[in-house]
Amino acid sequence: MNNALVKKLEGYVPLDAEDKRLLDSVLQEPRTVVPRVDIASEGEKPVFVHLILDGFACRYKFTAEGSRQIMAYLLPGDFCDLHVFVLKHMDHSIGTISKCTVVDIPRDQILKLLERPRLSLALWCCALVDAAVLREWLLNVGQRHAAQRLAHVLCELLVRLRIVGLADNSYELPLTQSDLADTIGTSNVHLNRVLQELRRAKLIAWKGHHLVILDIEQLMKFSGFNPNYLHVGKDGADELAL
Amino acid sequence: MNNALVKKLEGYVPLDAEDKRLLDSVLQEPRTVVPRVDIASEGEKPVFVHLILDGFACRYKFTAEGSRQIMAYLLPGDFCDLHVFVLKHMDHSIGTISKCTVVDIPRDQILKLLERPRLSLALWCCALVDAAVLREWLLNVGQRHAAQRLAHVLCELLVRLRIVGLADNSYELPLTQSDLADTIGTSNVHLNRVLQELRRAKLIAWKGHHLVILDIEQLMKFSGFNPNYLHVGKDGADELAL
DNA sequence: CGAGCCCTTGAAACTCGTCAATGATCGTGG
DNA sequence: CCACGATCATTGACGAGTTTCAAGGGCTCG
Repeated sequence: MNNALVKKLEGYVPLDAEDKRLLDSVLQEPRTVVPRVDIASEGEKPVFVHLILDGFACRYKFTAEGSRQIMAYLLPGDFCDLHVFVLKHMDHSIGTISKCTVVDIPRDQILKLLERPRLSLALWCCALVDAAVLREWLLNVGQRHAAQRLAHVLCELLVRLRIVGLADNSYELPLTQSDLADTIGTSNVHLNRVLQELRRAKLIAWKGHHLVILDIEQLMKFSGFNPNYLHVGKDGADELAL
Repeated sequence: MNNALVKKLEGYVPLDAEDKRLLDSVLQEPRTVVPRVDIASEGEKPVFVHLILDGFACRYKFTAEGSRQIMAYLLPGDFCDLHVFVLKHMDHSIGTISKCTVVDIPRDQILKLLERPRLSLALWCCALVDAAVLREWLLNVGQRHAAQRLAHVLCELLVRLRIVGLADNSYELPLTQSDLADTIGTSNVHLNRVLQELRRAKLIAWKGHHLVILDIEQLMKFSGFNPNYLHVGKDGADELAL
């Protein structure tokens, strides 16, 4: 299971045996979390860094008026809140979407990992790639039309799920249309309409929770998707400088 | 000058004399950059991490169709691209808005700073706060109306400029309306209209490049602004766990 | 003084949100 | 196993928010 994380980190920085032993020691007690439940909530004092081993989670936040913005999807191998282990309060929440397997890593364990130079760099990479994804989402929501935004999100999920071996030309997508609407900043009604637009254009098919990408070429072109911002090459490593 | 950076970092983590000496040694050769010029460009191999000592810069990116999204404003004391020192290619550009004083820090100097535990944590804080700001921008652009979005950005700039002593109830804002439009994801025409809305409501006054916040209470309430996400307390320190 | 950029304004078209109602799907308990 | 309720998806009509196009006015700098 933890191979997902080790594989991801080694995609960034080669690790030695002691690095891996240390990582392993941190992933000892995974637990299962039911769907649609918070793993961490806004305002809390962060005690643990959470790592997703299996399942689909998201990072989100509400406005004062009560509308929700999803700010990241968290897939197997992803840290949920590495970015917040130094901060006093969570400025957003983490919630499961499907059933998840999660590890809670105490803050001081993370500090111990950071003492090892290669692990430290690998964790930097995680944080920096997360930020890169966030920037692309801002561009997406700020500058593209709803149909392009939706297509872009679906492209990103395809690429990221492929990296962890959970997609080929299709994948399980446990999201509701309202989730997607809150991701790209539209109403759920409008999301439904642009979704049908993509279906009519024979770019995707989506039924149950199974999404099929019918024409990835066109879908990428239509949405302006360019995977560079994910900083992962074909073999999962060659886009990093280290 | 470099006091701005030291002060900011010490707001996160107390530094010892050797830490400060090391920081100082890194800020030796500032240079001046004229307005409206790129400091770093998308696609480039990043060689330096850039630090703003004085002036106003921004992080931005274009879509394939040619529309621009501004993804961050960079103020004195801010690292422009700390987040990218481990990546092979810039996935966005950094450009000046006003005349800027900048220091170029070689990548291996940054690695040297990271070897010192306290400096390493301080730099983590910088990166993580940047990401927190980015998340708030995504919420802003995704969920709020144009007038609220604009008001929110103006609130954030007020708070951040106050921290570095460049604002009281007003500040110099060298942006054009098109810059602001590309920040909140509207057309410049519409930005102009919502700007006048804020003026009519007596929330702000903006003439030349001088912005006056007439009613900060109302402006914050109107935009849903809550400074928590900046992770800075009244004394600039008490919101961090270290 | 002129050129260029920036700001401002109006009108028309379009994207998208809201409201409301109907239909489909799924999990659960009877 | 079916019925039920709840959640989710879909559709239509209308209105609000926003974009685009186009033109005019103001400011600044050489």
